[in-house]
Amino acid sequence: MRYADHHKDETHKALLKAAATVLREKGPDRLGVAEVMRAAGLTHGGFYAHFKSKEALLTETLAVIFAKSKRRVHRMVEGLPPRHALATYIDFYVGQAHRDDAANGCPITALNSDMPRQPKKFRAAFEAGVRSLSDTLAGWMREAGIADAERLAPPILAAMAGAVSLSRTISDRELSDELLASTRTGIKARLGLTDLNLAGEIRLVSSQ
Amino acid sequence: MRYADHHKDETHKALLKAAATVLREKGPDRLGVAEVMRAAGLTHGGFYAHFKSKEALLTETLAVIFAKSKRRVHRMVEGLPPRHALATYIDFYVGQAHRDDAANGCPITALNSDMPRQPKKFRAAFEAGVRSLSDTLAGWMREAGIADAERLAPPILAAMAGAVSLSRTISDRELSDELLASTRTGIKARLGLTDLNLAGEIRLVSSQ
DNA sequence: AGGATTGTATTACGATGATCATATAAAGCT
DNA sequence: AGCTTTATATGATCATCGTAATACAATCCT
Repeated sequence: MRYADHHKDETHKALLKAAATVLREKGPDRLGVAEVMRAAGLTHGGFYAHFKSKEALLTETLAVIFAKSKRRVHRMVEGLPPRHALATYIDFYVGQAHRDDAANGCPITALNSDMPRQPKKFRAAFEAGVRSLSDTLAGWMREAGIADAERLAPPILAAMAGAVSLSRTISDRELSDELLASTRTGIKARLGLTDLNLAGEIRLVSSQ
Repeated sequence: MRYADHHKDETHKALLKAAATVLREKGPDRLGVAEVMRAAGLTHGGFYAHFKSKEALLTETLAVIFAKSKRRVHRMVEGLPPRHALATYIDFYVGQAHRDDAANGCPITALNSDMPRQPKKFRAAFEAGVRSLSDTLAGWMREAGIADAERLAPPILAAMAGAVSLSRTISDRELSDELLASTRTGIKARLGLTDLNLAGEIRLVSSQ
């Protein structure tokens, strides 16, 4: 049947939204075209009216995820001085809520070790997201007067993502919590943010 | 046909060895039973005479990899004082050679983000390996007189693994190298190892 | 030497998954 | 009202993969 003019656009967005969750939950290999269609209330056949391939879906999905993440980050630290922005973001990123919600979290933590095995375009989308996030961190660090911000941002991001990834594979809850806490304090110490006490200051921002 | 008595054991080991490479190259989902058999010069049919399932192969393979890694690590730092052992291992782990040889490298860097999606037994084998490596690091740190060694080791390991993983997804070689270098100096600084200059001291140890 | 044993090959089955051709039915236009 | 358009459904194809049953042939043992 024919649908109203805007239906295709809406379906396209719905597919991306469904894929965004599934991609981070199951990874690119275990995400199935049929599953994404089903999640949007459709059957698998029509998929290729929306995306020319599974790879195209994955690539577009990743771009959407990173873009949405970026907006969320900026809302989270809006109006905060750079040092507070840094500390706030670190506490969020290396936090239990993020660990426990991979489906809505940062793709770096959910997909990092998959990337070397993925097709070029998909990897490129990932890399663009990594760079953008790293640049955001570097910007805050520079504004906060931290030396060598550009050089320091990537290892810091890697340390944060590594900790969250590892915390998800550790089944001992207490050990996992401690890994996160210890990573937060370690990184904030390295950035000279130990004087900040953000307890109660962390803003909850809707994941939309 | 019937083979000499020891043939089955040898084949079993050959399968594990083949799987050890493929697992880290392609990940658990893209590793195929037939591919592993082919790598050992056999056809896929006989697989279930050696392993009761693909999962069993993966679990056993991971245990073998971690055990071999452990032996290699101890050979690498044999006889070194703890601070040198730490610095040596950090330089190796967060190094270009390790980044460029995922197939023979640490499974944490190659498989971390796959783990939350894997079956329990496989995950357990991974976790045991992580714990063992973390304990080794903590041991060196304690002997080196570093405070809070047990609490510090997991975040350090996570930071190292995160950096190596991320360095593999960054296509810009220079940026990738810099991420590694910057991670090494950052971690060694945190552990108070900046006075050590190991240039030329790093021992090359065969990957066997 | 000859029969029992056994590691591997052959072959097949069933499931899953990506992709695509065709059908359908309702919306929009004339 | 009827014709055209088009987003989605149906159904099929082809490949891959995990698993398993059966066949075979050479070694080991008696």
